[in-house]
Amino acid sequence: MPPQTRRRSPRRTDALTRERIVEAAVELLDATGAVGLTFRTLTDHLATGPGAIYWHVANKGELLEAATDAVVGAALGVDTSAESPPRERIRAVALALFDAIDEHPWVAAQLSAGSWQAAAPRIFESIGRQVRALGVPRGEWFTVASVLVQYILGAAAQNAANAQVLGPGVDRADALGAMAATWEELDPEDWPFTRTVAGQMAEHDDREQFLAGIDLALAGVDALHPPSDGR
Amino acid sequence: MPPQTRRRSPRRTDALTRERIVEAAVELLDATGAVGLTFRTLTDHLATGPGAIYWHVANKGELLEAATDAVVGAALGVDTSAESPPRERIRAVALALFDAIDEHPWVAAQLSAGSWQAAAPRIFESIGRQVRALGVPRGEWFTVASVLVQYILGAAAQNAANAQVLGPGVDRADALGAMAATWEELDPEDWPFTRTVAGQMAEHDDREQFLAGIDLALAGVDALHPPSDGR
DNA sequence: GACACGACTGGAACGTCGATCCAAAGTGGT
DNA sequence: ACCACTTTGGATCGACGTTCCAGTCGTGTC
Repeated sequence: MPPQTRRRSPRRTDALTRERIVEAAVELLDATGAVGLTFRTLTDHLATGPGAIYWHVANKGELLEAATDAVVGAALGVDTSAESPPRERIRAVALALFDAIDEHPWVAAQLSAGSWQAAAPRIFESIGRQVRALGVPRGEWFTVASVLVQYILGAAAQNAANAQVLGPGVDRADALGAMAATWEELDPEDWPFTRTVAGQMAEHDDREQFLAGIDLALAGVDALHPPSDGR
Repeated sequence: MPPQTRRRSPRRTDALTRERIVEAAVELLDATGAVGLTFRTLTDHLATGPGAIYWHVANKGELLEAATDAVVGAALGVDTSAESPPRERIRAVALALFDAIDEHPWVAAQLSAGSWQAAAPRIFESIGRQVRALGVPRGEWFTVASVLVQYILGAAAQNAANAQVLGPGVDRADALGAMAATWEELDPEDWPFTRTVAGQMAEHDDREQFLAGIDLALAGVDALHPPSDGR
């Protein structure tokens, strides 16, 4: 058999870069969710082969990390309202992260897994500065900032998970109503609390409740560390 | 070619049940992490084939859901200290969940993903009863309970993620010290806060900090909803 | 202007995964 | 002794992440 030179499609003229790959990955993740990003769909989308992608990116984990970092960076970047009181800036940063994760639900699972390492310091710094400005005593800076970041990421992750199990086609109010109806039919003996708050769950607004949690935490900070004692 | 009857290993005498499968799945998940549970390792562990497992379980997602439910149920089941003040019982439930997720880190990723649906009502009910006992006004029951559950699961998930990226062989104090050293060398211009609290991070205790977060949230509840106004 | 060399590309192939299929083996009723 | 139903596990499938490598382009050198 002759050495059979392989037929090849013409080489691309526009260079493939790491940024373009990450950008395409974010697009695919947004469009089809975490399971929608495969090297097959990615090579189709970029009209290339796996080898080209592996030249710029070590593996899929690194690609997901870079995609997560891009989204988190963009969300934290809009925080340019330099002259607001620290409470307002904490709320603003928290809401920006919440909205970013709501818009890119795959980020939540990623932050819970590995890429925490890359994005966490940026979030931590952003929140921490405001914690310091709140007048929290030095010894509590790390604890208070950690608690806030944990709540923000935890609440955003669960909100994203809730939205994702519903699927994109389902109306949120309908699904909430159906779940509330299920809760109302629980045995009052075993589920006295859940049954009672079914109605409140059906009517709640996710963003409002998230902000209520931030306010609750900030009220706790005020109560445990009054602005006078550490300034 | 003759019809070739297939050689088969003798059929098992002890019946395979859904519980035994879930139990084996939890063992494998604990021993080798989330990536360690495959239908190959599971069939080897149970000395069977995939068909036998699929007879009792619809798919891998359902298996993970059942495993998560088993762990969460066991953690909530020990909450039998009926006669403590509500604050103490909230702390006890929160710590039980924190420890369970610390011991079974794969539960965190699972709760952030889909099985939230199955385990959440149990957690919600357990926390919610104590929220009611705290004297929170009716209209705030759902919000306060949600915030607490979101913080508990979020903090536990991030703690588990941190422990998992380290790997089982690495000493926690060493890894924390190394990360702290990295943080101390950050540019003070860009990372004033993170750099300053590097030392605090190196010395912090995960469980203590988690409880500090619970106390912060409970202080916030007291401040925003004093026990007098809703009792 | 030829030539070589390194950067970059993409098609083919590999091993493993979740899942399905189905012949065989057990079980219980008549 | 027979049959219908339940349960099992080996073979197999398509899709995934990843690796391999023949090939192509751009650029510097003489």
